[in-house]
Amino acid sequence: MRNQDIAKIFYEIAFFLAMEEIPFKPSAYEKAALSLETLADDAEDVYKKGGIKALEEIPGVGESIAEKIAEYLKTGKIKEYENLKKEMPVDIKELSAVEGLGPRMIRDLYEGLKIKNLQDLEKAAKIGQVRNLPNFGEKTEQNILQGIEFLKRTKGRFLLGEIIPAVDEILENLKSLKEVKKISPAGSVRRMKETIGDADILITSSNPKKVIDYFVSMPGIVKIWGQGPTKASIRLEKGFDVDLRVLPENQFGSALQYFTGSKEHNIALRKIAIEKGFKLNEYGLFKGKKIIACKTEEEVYKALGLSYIEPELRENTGEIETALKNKLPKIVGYQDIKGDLHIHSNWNGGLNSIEEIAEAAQEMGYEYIGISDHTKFLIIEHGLDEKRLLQQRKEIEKLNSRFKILNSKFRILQGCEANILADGSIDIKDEALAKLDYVIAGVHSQLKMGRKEMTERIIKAMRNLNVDIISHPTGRIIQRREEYEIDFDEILKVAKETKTILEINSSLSRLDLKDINIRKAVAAGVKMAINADSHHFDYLRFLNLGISQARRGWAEKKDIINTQPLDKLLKFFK
DNA sequence: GCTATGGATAGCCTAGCATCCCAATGCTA
Repeated sequence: MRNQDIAKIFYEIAFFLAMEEIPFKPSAYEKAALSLETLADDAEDVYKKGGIKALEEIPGVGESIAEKIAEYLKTGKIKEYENLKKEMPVDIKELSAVEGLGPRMIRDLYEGLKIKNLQDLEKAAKIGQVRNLPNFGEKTEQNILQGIEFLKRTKGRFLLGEIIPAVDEILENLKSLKEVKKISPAGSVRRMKETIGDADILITSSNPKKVIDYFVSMPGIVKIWGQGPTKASIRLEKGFDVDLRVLPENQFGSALQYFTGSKEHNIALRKIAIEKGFKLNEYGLFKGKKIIACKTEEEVYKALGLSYIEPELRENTGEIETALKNKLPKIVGYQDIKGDLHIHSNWNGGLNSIEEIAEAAQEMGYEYIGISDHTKFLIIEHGLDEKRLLQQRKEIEKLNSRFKILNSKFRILQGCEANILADGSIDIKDEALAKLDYVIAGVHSQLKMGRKEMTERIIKAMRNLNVDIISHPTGRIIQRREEYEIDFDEILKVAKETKTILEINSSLSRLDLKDINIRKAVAAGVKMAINADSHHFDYLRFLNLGISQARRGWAEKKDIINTQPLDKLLKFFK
């Protein structure tokens, strides 16, 4: 599947064209890129079957882009892209990752100071060259330096949501080998940390050599760091490393425990082992030379006097003490979600009709969904006004009555994602909000506010009797933007008081609330909803990332409102 | 450069905000 690679090139072409201020073309390329990213079929298959004409059937792909796809499939390159890169040899991915830097500024930095990458940029900003460029100033220079600092702190790590599909693909590939008996991801991937350094995979096999040889010859590998009789390490085209270990069958449990970590969790466990006169390592739990436990993780934890600890909890943040007392919560499961409440449809720039989304949701086994399109303040997203909300209601009612006729219990709720304006008011009239099944409200503008102001702004929204859920409550973008300045404890207090639900947004770069804040919310008795915030039904499945975040935050089924069937769910809304 | 409409051409691409420079530009949702 090379769709992602082609999409990436189109995104870069769009950026280059935007740098030259060419109108319309950038968005045409972006649209085609998005379309390829979410295309179920392999573009190569499409081309082989039906040629250029078939490629043109892909939404957003016309004659010219179809030819470029074909060119890439034939030659591995797109000439126009190569030329653009030659003309403006800048690292777009790196530079545009700095918050506040867009095409024009990156062009000006290159033309004025020959800045090609982050290193050049930091050097120039530090000696005060950037401020002297036209349209730049001291303030912008400061913002750039802060942006670079922020990037550095998170360097070399990848988003969980970027890694998981690649790891799943490798796991599936390895499973096809008959020499592979047990297989599992380990490390931070298994703990579902929000960012991942590299991926670890454990396998049991009686023929390690065969497994290793197969592993290092998989497609998509750009470098083999090392390859031995029981382990190998590779780098994928996507830029991250994967380590593989092959073990004998009976060591799987202790090895999985050891390699899942975290380091801090394991250190604490080993201390307990020593206190009990044991020794714990990747080969097992030992008393002297006698093996006490090694086959399964459960066995290892039990032998140490602990209840089983789910991988998502293993960060040495109290889980070991709690497990010693057998008091760990039964955290929410990956199959517990009954419906998704934050979904955008083509009514506001999403890609699918409500009907298509409902179909996809039913296939996923959901009992209900909530359509929550943007409202009018977000003009770029074609936000709905009061009148359009009413029209949408009619469409939803029509679909619901069809479900009733078909004797299906599946239902569509109508919500919206309204905007919390700077003064805390909502951009849709209360009468219109009251007609919806529920209301999500979120901050989408004026993100840089003082702590007191921003806290008051969100609190005012929570006190609105029509607002049920606050979307992405802290506004962070992983590796890119810090949370807003807010008094989160105060937010929790008012959420509890007003029975406002806080969202766990599963969008791969948000995961907002994050684990620590979820744990605080659980402790404060504030209810949460895990939502995908998807603009295309393919992304509904990313809800798993939100569930993992909830699990890392020790949330139980009862803390999450959309684990409940429809009749009980409705009771949570004001 | 794509799509829709009508067969070659129009339309797409907004609003608020910060910053820079004092009216305009670029970024972000």
